[in-house]
Amino acid sequence: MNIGEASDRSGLPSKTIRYYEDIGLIRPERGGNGYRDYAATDIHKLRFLQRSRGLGFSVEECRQLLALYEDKDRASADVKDIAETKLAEIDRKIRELTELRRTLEHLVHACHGNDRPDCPILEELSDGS
Amino acid sequence: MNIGEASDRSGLPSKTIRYYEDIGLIRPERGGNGYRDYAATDIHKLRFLQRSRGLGFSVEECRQLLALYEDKDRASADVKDIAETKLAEIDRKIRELTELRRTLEHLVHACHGNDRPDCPILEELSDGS
DNA sequence: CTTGACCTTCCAATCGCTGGAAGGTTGATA
DNA sequence: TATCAACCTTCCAGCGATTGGAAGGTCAAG
Repeated sequence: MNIGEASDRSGLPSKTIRYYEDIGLIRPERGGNGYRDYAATDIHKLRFLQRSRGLGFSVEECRQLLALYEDKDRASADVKDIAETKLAEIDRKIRELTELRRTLEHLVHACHGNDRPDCPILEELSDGS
Repeated sequence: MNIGEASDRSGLPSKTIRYYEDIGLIRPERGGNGYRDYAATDIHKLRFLQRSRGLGFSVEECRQLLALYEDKDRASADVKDIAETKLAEIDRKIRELTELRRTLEHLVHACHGNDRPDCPILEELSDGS
């Protein structure tokens, strides 16, 4: 499977897929013409990368998460440790985002959104009340 | 007021404050010694930037908000639009994050966490759970 | 056999800072 | 008065994670 189809199936731009190869996240086969040739497992990995990157994990974190797929010799306890650490990070991110959401929604709610110049959003941004 | 104090009062690093000047967000006076000299209104703007960046607005969005903030004739609807777009983005992120959390927690639960290499996390992830 | 849609590599730019070098200014102390 | 640390200045470089574009090779259809 060429990079274009891998892109379609994973939801990642070709550019990004090549970049992930540059930094050693995935290593597709090469055909006789030099084209990259993606297997089904590569697509799985790309999709996982797409999702976890979209959720704010750094590429280095994704590399660890990807190790969950790839490292068959790891003790399951080690895998569990990594997964639990990631889980705690996800929880923290959800909490932070939820807090952010609450603040913003409060601001949006307080604002009439009309033609008049007085705006509670700007007022709060400026004085931090 | 020198940049150090401006930094203390705004909560932004000096480096960042200089950067904001580079990209035209603020234009402090200069003293005879070449030092930047921040007025009270500058501090106000810096704090405004600090808060809105902290709420996840991009620098360009902050530029817009700041312009609206300075424009006495603005309509509050303009500000509300920006904030609502941001709110939708945050909602999307929270949804996605919650989904990944669910997946990862399921995997962590299924894993025995012992010394053996067989791990339900690896198995399930390779199926494209 | 030509077109156009693919694919390749490589180098440069983006965003929002952050670090560091090299040097000037200020204010307190020996 | 000299010195010293703690400021300040500019400039240049780099980060992470892409993204854009140039210059060129390959492939399938008409």
